[in-house]
Amino acid sequence: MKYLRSDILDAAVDVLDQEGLGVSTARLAARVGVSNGTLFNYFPTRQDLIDALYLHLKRDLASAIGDTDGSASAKDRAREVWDRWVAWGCAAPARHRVVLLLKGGGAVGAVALAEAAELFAGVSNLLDSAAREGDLVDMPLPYLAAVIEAQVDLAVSNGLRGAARAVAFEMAWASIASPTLHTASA
Amino acid sequence: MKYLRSDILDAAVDVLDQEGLGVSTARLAARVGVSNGTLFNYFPTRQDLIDALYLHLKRDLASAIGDTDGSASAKDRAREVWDRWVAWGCAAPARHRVVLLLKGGGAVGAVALAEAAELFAGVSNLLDSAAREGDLVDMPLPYLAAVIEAQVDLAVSNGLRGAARAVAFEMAWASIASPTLHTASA
Amino acid sequence: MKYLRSDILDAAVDVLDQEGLGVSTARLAARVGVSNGTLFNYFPTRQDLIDALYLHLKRDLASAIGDTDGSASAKDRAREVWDRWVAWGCAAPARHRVVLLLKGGGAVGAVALAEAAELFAGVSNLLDSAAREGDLVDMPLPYLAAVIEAQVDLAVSNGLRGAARAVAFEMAWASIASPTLHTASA
Amino acid sequence: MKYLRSDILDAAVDVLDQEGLGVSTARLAARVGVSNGTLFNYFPTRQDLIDALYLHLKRDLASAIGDTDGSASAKDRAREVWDRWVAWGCAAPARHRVVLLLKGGGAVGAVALAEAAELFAGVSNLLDSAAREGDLVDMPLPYLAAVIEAQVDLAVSNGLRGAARAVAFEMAWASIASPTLHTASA
DNA sequence: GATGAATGAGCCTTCATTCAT
DNA sequence: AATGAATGAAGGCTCATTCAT
Repeated sequence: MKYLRSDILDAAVDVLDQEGLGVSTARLAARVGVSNGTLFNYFPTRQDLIDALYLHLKRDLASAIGDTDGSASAKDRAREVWDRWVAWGCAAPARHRVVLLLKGGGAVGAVALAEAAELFAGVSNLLDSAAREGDLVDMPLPYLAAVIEAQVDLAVSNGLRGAARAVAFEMAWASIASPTLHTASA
Repeated sequence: MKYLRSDILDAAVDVLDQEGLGVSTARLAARVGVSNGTLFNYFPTRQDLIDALYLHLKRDLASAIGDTDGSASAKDRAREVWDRWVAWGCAAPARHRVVLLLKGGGAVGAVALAEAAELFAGVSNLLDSAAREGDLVDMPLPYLAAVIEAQVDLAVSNGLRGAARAVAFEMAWASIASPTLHTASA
Repeated sequence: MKYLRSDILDAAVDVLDQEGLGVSTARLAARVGVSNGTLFNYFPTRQDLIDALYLHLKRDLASAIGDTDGSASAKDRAREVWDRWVAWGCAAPARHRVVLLLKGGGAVGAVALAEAAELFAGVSNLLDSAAREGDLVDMPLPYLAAVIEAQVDLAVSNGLRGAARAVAFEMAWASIASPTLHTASA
Repeated sequence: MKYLRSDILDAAVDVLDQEGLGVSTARLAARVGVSNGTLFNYFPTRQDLIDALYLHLKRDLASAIGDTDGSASAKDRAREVWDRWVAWGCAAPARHRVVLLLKGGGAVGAVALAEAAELFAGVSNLLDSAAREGDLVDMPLPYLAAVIEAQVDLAVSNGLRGAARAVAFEMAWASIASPTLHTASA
């Protein structure tokens, strides 16, 4: 039988989600339906597998987000990203949980981490645009990005849909916008 | 030495921060300056140590936060909590990182997790008060709490001080308040 | 190697005989000529190994005893069993000593103990037959069985052969038979 | 408080009986009601404790058996020994079980074993007398002694009393006596 | 003499990784 | 390319023994 790296990675998502970061490669292989030896034909190292899994998921997310209408306002484009991102997470919560698990547990290597970050350059640019349009709080852009991302994660973790998802977006946006209110007290 | 128990916990903070969730008890003992066997005189199990460490840090934080002026407005009291919380984290960033590491990695036992949660009942009540005062977005309180906590974590992780810390609070508050804005678009 | 499992058991007999119940799995593995990890591919637990070893030896003994001529007298059949049993023990004294060591040290699990007991149902039946023929002392059959077994063990431990082995059988039989003598004094 | 070696030994009997040969010295000390350090003030080594315990019990048994009426017949004197021995075991079964446990598990050192054997020289002499009287099977005396001892152990383990205890003695005696029957078949 | 914290060697077990088939 | 037995380093934990108080 011919296994593809992505077959293994897809199966690994569920295993990690259900059994935690500590699963042994042996157990992982068993659940994937492959002999343990085979696993190492595809990923020479456990770390390689972890990194590949992380990138796999991040790439999947990035392509789900795609591009946004460059002519729309920053907020509208942000809303578009928000919806796709949250939709991606809600469609398969395990993927989302595993991404958090891998990053939170410090399991992902620095290289993979950096490579994944690049995939979201477009999203970062979006914040740059908004900043240029002048409606953002006066804080370092990476901080604002982190604030948004934290709320995306929460929206997904809570499986928000419909109106709730929209409100959550407004909450996120309110935290980085509303310059009047903020500068007043800063 | 009679204070060895807390000596171990203190050392564990640094070790876990520097070497990750995977550190061996042996390395930990070495860093404390005791033999590996001695560790187990104080914590019968690695899990016990982890749980104790988590509670140790959470208790420390809870007592650093203390009580708030019950006669002040919800926002003012929230601000007070915010400042103390962020100050606690910034004073010793390793403590904060380790708390996140322990929770994020799923390393803490359910019992310890629950026990720690109780310590922050007062903080939760604060949100209840605010809700009763009518200034909050119409979302489940736990969600709002999570949004705030996520931003506390970010403020600490970024070591925000002075004006930046204040702005970050306004950002957090803006995300859960400003009902007019939010309901308008919901 | 496919027969490694029994290779391990065979080696375990010698090691336990020479080094006692306390041998480490590491020493055992070394004697078999495999790495310590390999041991656990065959026996997930030290206890599993002990139980398997006990059953291995008991099964070996049971098959060495085989069946007896159902048409012979109880005593003749007992004699047959006796000879085969003692012969088995004398042929490889270590096996016999290890069986005693495992049982005497309380090392064998209850399940294995029960499973092994079943193998000797036929031998027990033999005493039933004798009892029905009416030549046994009036004591609980299990007690009589134990008296015989104790003497088998002694015969083996002393490596009795030839005439001595035969005399030892007569001794054993005399202890449970000779009703006249016994009832007289009971 | 002043502990006596024999206080510790007495307590150790129950502990070993209930928890097996594997009890840790710490647990033993706890159950005896002494700090673990104290244990080593009395017995420099675990082995010393085990050996002392074995000797303690054997001495106790030896003194319970005492001397026999030198003018009686060998069998009568054996009967006297038998009764006292079995009575000793039945009076406190734990002592008996522990003796068997210690010897069966190979836990007793050679020196202690030898020293204990000496205590029963009188009992051995009894067999010598019997042999001289000419009533014994023609087998090495130590073998006959072992056959008897095995049956004593069984009688005690089964808690035989009254008539049953007497029958058991006749069984034991029958196994080493009745020369006519035995020599016929030897 | 009693104590109990400290010790560190050693035990059982796990697991990422290798490699002959 | 797939397999799975073998490996051996490493981990968590136990416990007999020591020793300062």
